[in-house]
Amino acid sequence: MASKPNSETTSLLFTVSEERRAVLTGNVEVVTPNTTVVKKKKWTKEENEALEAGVEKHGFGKWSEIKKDPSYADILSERTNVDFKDKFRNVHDSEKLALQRASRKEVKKQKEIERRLAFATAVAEAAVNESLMDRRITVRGVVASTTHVIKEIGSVVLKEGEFTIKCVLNTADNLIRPQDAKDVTNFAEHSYLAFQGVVSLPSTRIKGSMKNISQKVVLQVSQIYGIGKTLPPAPVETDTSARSEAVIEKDMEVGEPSRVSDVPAPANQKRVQAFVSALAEAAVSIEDSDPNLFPVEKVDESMFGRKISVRGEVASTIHVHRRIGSVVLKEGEFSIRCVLNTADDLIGLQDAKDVTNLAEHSYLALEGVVSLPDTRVQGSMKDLSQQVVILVGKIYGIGKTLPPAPVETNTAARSEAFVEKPMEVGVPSRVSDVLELVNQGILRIQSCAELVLREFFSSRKFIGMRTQKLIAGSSSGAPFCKLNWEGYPTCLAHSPQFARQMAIRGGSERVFEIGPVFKEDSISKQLCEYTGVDVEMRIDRHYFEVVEFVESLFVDMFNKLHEKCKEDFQAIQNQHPYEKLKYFQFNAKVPFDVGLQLLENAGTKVIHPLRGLNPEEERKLGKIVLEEYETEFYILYDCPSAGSTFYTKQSPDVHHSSNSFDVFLRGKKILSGGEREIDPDALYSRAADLKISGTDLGDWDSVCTCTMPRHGGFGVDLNQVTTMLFSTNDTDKAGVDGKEAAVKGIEAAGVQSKDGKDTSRKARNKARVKDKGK
DNA sequence: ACTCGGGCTAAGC
DNA sequence: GCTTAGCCCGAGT
Repeated sequence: MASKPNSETTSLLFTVSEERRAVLTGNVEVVTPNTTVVKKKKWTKEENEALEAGVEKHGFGKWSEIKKDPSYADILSERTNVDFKDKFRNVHDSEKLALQRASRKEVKKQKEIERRLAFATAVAEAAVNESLMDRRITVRGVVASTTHVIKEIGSVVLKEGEFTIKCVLNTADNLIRPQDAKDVTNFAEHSYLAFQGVVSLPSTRIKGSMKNISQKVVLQVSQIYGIGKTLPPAPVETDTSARSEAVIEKDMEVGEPSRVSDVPAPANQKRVQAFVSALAEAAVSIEDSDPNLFPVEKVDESMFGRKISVRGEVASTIHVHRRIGSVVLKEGEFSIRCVLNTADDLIGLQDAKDVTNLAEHSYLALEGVVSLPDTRVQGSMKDLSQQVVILVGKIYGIGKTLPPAPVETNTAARSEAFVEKPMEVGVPSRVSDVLELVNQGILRIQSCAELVLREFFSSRKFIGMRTQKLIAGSSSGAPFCKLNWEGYPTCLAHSPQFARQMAIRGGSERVFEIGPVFKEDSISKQLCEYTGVDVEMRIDRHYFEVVEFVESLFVDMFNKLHEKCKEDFQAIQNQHPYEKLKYFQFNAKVPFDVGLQLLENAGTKVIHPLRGLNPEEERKLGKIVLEEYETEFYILYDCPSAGSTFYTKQSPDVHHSSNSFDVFLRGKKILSGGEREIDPDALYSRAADLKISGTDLGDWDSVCTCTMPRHGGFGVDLNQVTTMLFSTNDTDKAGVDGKEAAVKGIEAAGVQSKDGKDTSRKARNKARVKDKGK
């Protein structure tokens, strides 16, 4: 176990108390008190009356006299005089006690807020608390609200993440010019600004809500900076492509919008949306002819006494013993216990015995009466549906019962410790695989992840879209590789960022895609396919918007997955023990140079600090952060220029830095993203610096010839992320089957370019190795 | 011996 | 899940 840091550890990164950390990481240690359990006895009416009479007779506070008084001694013998006093207090001072409780609660809440504040404020530029009193600092954030300049004073509340600070525009004391102050308070909400000023105490002169949690201090503003610029006017009239078919007398082309002028048309956006909602509504409800057939999931107490049928596979049986036995039927993740009661002649003895002798995984339908569980039925009552059981009357087999399994399913269920073989994470294909709870769990978690992401995107006004990956023709903007399909030249595209960028250009503020992505496997150097989540989004003021979005996206996904797929995680845990992911709910963002500092403090000299961290250093940093802060999820931002792609916008604020970020999970980089360069001059000059030319520029030529709004994005391998939630080491196993299939498919198609040269990555790598040899 | 103020938690809602 | 009330504790009167 990692050594616990001292409470109230102060560092570059966070200030967080032991208690708070425990809450954040869900790592609360349960201390079992070494005392016997005290049973509480309610005061009876007699006892109460005796106490009241005693107080009447002997006076308030004379508890021991009351205790001794023979007229009450019998009734009150179970209670001590301290009990008398407590009871009396409870009866007569209940209002006062309630008030006390309320105020204590308030204090607790306040303390919690203070802890949160302390925790958050130490992070980079968000650090604004009393310890900074009278210091000149700069903060930045989104304008949450403004009070206009009245009587020479006004204010702007800046919001960064969930934290806010009131920034005072004091024109009376000449801290800021009246016109500037007025201009600022006229800024639209959501503008991104930076203020420089002196931290001070709030003054009563500032009206408005003081409820913000950072209101213990305000910033007396003396400098104002705007961040980011607004979108230039569109180069193409968008009305033309928005015209209806009737007007243009031409069939509407249904395909991916690719021309800039295509994209803004509402028709295109509608189509994309329709596609996504069709995907979401693809769940089909299955009707069955038997009106009494119910999904196991739906059987509950409300159906008590009703005769119904359920069906499912046999999960476990209890043999008929003392004329009673049971079968647990499992349908999906739900199960119900079906009681075989031969004692009361509900079912024949022989039938009951036969059923309990069926192989597990046999598929059955059972008809019976919904009833409450009886203590006569032994065995675990922990199954989900154990509020009710079914008293079986009739038994139907469905299909053939399963022949004896060719592989013991228990083998597949065994943990690594037993089978001495690493867990394979992929699509279960053998029967024994799919029957396995762990594999079903993985499927469900991955499916749930996709759903949760779609919901999250949707709630943040993202448009889901699909881009083409397999494209006819000899060239696409950024081909991953070229292949030959039945003699026709074809391209397999990388994750086509271009299409998403064009959607952005068209006015979709934010787009995402969840779908197959092709890339070169870093280890085998072969083509692999994975489930990618790709995002491009408008940046209004600062690329930090993307960083914050990524953070909230992941935290939301982690939370929801752990909540919705509890059973699946447990099933995996049971067989492949892993440590639950530790992650913060917010503020897991670390500037790159702070990361360097942490490494250096721990005695690791980063080899090429200007090129970023190598995998070894990344792992070390992950370890440090985990040990010191107990989070395995964090984001490094303001990453070095040299490590970023040529199309990443370079940081205007930080020397040698780019507006990019890396997301780490369990010490491994799982995602890179950043703001895209939209200034053609900057792009070409940087490409030239990096010796990137011609086709390697891909679609960036096109991106740069139309005026793009500021935007940024990222892409991530979803399988990898979900897999890492329940694995601790190698995650490259995720999607193994997909990779194999893709590689085989490409080989079958014959990887050839127009001039007959093998242009596959594999071949190019071979060539590269050869060149090196020379 | 008792009060005051408050913490902990079983029990009840 | 949240509140109440029974039980307990330490410091002070």
